Amino acid sequence: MRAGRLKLLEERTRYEPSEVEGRVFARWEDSGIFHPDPAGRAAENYSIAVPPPNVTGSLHMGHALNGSIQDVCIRLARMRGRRTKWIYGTDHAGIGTQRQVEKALEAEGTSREEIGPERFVERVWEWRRLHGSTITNQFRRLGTSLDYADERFTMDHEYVRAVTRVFVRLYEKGLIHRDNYMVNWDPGLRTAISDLEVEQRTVEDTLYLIDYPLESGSGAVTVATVRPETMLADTAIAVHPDDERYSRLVGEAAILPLVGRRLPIIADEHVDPEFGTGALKITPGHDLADFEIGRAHGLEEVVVIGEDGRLTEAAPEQFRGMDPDEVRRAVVAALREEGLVSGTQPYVHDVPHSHRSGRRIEPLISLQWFCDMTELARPAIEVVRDGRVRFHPERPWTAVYLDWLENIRPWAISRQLWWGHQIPVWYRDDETYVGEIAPEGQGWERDPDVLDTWFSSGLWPFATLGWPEETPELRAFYPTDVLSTGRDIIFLWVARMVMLGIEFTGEIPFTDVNIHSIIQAPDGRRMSKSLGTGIDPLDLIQGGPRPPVYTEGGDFPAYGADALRFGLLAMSSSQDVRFNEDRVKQGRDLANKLWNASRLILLRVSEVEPDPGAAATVEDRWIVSRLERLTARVAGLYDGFRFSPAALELYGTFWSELCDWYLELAKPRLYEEDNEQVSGVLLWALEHTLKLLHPVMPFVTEEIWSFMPGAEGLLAAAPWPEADESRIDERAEAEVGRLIEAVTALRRYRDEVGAKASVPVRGRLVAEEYGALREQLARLARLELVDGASPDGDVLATVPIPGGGVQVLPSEAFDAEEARARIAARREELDKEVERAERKLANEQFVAKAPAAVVEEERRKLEEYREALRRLDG
RNA sequence: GGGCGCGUAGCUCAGUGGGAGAGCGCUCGCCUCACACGCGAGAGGCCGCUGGUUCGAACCCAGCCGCGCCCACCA
Repeated sequence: MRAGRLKLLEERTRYEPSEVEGRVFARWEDSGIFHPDPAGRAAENYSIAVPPPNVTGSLHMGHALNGSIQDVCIRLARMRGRRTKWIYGTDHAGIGTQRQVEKALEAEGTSREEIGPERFVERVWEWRRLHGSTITNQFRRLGTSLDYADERFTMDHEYVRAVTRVFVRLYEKGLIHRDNYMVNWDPGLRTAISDLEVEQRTVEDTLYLIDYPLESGSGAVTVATVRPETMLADTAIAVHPDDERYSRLVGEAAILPLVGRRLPIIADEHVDPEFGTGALKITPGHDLADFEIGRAHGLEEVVVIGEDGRLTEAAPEQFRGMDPDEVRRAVVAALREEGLVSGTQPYVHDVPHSHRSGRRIEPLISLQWFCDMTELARPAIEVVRDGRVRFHPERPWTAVYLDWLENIRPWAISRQLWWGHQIPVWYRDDETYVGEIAPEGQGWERDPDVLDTWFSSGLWPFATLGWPEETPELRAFYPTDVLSTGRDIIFLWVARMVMLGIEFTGEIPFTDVNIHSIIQAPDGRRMSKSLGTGIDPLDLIQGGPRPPVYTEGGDFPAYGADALRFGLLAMSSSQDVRFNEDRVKQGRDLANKLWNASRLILLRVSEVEPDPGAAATVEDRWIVSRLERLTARVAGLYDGFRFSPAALELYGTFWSELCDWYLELAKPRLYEEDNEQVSGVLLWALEHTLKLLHPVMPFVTEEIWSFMPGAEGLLAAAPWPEADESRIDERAEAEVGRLIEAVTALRRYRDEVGAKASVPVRGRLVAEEYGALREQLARLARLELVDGASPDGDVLATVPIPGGGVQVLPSEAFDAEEARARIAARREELDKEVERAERKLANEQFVAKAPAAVVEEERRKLEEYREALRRLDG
C-alpha cells in the first residue's frame, strides 16, 4: 500500500494543489476534527467566532486574509491539544441583502413596494437558499477549519430570540427609548442610519450670502449658507453672545424671505463669529447643529424635506415636490429676484454621505429607537484599560477603541427596512407594549421597523452558542479566545460585542483582538469590484482572470490555497499593504520545495522513527539545533499574532538551512545502504517542519504527512512540537557556520576565476578547525584536496576561510593569471575592514562606554580580518 | 479642527540603539541523479530632509517636506 503511494510521490516532480486540496479537505471534514463535542469549560477549551460574512456574499481578500489568520490560531490550538471550535455562521446583513433582492425584483419588472413586506421577506429567504452556501464553500476552498457542521445564521429562530431578549432587557433597563430626534437619513435607502455608517466626502459647494430683512425695517442681517434651500425651514438667526457687531440685534427679529416667518435673533456660543458674516441661520429641522441649538432655545422645528428627499407640503407651493438640487436653484433664483443674494463664493468642505448608498445624508427629524451607550461603555472601557481584553497590535488600536468609547453617543438602532429583526414593540392607540412575544388582545400593531444589523452582530460570540439558554456549547466555548478583524469595524462591531457581551453574560466575549492589515489593490487604491481593482481569492487559488487593475499578465496561474494563505500572511502586517502577487508566488514555490524536499527524504530513508537523538554528526546536531530555535521563535510569533515574520522565518529556515545546507550535507549518508541514523534525523526534521508549517499551509503539509513511514491519523490533529532547549547546540552551530562561510568563500573564488563548473579545483586546506567536516567542505566547494604534508612552491593563491585558508594549486579548472588579479582585489577589501575596526577600537569613548561584549566582538572581528590577510599573503 | 500612521534596494515590504534585510526583478555561471516553481555566485541603499541626544542613530527627541487613515454638529 505504501509502496504504491510512494510511486505517486516518485513520479510527481511538481506539487499539484488542485489534485490534493479537495481530497485532503474531505479527510479533515469527515474526521470530525472541525466539530468538537461541547464538553469541558471555556477556560480549558479554545474558540474563535468568525466574523460572519454576509449570507449572500462571496469571498473577498479580507475574508481570505482573516480566514488564514484565524485558521492559524485554530490549527495551532488544536495541535496543542485544546478542544477547539471555530464558530461559523453568516449574517443576514440587512441593507446589503435587501438591496440585492430589490435589484433582482427590479430585473423582473417588479418592486418591493409592489409585492409587499411579507412576500418580500419570503423572497429574501428564497434568495438565501440559492446563494447562502456560496461563501461557505469558498471558505472550504481556503482550507479553513471552521465548524461547518454547526452553522448559524443571524435570522435563525434561536438567534432572533436572543436579539429580542436583548432589546427587551435594554428597554426594561431604560437604555432603549423612542424619540423624535435628528438622524442621518439616507434618502436613497429611505432609512435612518447610524453615525458610523456615515462617511465624510469632500465636496465643492457654493457659499451663499443672503440678506434677511430686519423686522424693524432698518436694514438686514446677512447670513452665510451652503444649503439655501433649507432656509424655507429656518426658525431663527443666531449670533455669538460676545459678537459686538450683533449684540444690539439680539432679542430683535428678522423676516424670512420667500416665507415671511418671523425669526428671532438669538445668542448662542456655538456660533463661530469668524465664519461667514458671524450670523447663522437656524434650521432645526434639517441640520444637526441647528437642531441642538433649537432644542436649547425652544425653537420651532419646521420640516420641509421629506423622507424621499423631496420638498413636502410644508414648503411654499412653488417648491413642493422638488429634489434638493432643484429647490436650491429655485430658491436662489427667487432670492436673486428680490435682490437678497449679496454674494457667493466657492466653498470646499466635508459633507456626510451614506456609506451604503453613497447619497448625501439628509439630516431629518424622525421618530426612531435609540440606545443610550454611556452605561454600557463603562465596563467595556474598564476591561481594555486593565488588559483583560488586549488589542494586537496594541498601538494604536487600544487608544482608538478607548477614545471612541469615552466619547460615545447614543446609537440609532431602528432601520426602515423590511429584512431584519423586527423591533419587538407593539402599539395600540396611545399604548406601547415591549415584550418578547406579542401582547394579548385585539388591535395591536407591531412596529414595522427592524434593528440595525450590528445590533444582532453584537451578540455574535454568545448568541451563536445558544444564549440565553445555558447550553453545553455556551459553557464549553464562551468566552471565546480571539477575535480577528479589520480596523474598519472596531466601533461598529468589536466595541459593541464587548459592551453587549459584558452586559448580558457578565463576561468579556474574547481576550485578544487581532487587527489585521487591509489589503489594497496593487496600485494602492481600495480593492473594489466596481473600480476593477478587486482580486478574487478563488482566482488565485484555482487560476482565473486578472482584474482590470493589471494591464498585463494574462490569467493568474492556479497558485493553490496554501500559496494564497502563505502569501497573504507574509504580505500582511500591522499596517495597510498593497496586494503583492509575488508573495503568493513565493508561497507556491515553498509548497513545491516542500514537496520535493519530502520526495528526496521519503523516497530514500529507511523506515525508522523520527529521532533527534539519532544525530550523529556535527551537521545533524546543527540542523536539530536550528530547528529547535525555529520552533521557539515561530511559536512566539504565532502567539504574538505576528504572522508575517512567522511565515517568512519558516520559509527562510526551511529553504536556506534545511534544504540548501543540511540536505546537501546529508545526501552522501542518505544514499548509503546503511542509512538508518541519518534517516532518523531527516524524518525528524521533516516532521518538525511539517508541523510548524501546517497552520499556514495545511494542505501540502497534510498531504506529505500521509507519506511518512508509519503515518497514522491527521497532521491536523498531531501534537504540536514544544521547543526543547536542551537540543540547542552552540558549538555545532558555530562549526557549521564556519563551514558555510568557507564553502561560500571557495565557491565565490571559483566563480570569480571562472572555474569550469564540472572540474574540481585543486587545493590544500591550511586550517585546523574542519576535522570531521573536511570531506564535506571539499565536496560542497568542489575541491580536490591534496595532502598538506609537502608544500610546493606553486601556490596560486590562498582563499581565506574561517580559521585559516585554502591554498589553491594549479589545475585544469581555471586560468592562473586571472586568479592573481582576484586576490589583489580581495586584499584591498580586507584592508578596508581592518582599518574600520581599528578606527572603532581606537576610539576611547567606544572602548570605555560600549558594553564589553560589543567591544569584544569588534576585537574578534579585527583579529579575524588580520588573520585572513596573513593567509592571503602566505 | 483633533488624533494616528507612513516615507528603508528598481517594485512590494520587514527591521526599531551597536557593522543595512526578505521576496520578486537585475547580472554572471549551471538541465550537479529532490525541485529550472530549481542550484551556485554577485551587483544594487546620503534608511524623506534639517537639527539634537548618545561613545554610537534607519531606530530616540524636535522641526520641516511629502503621502495616507480615523474622528469631529463652523454654516
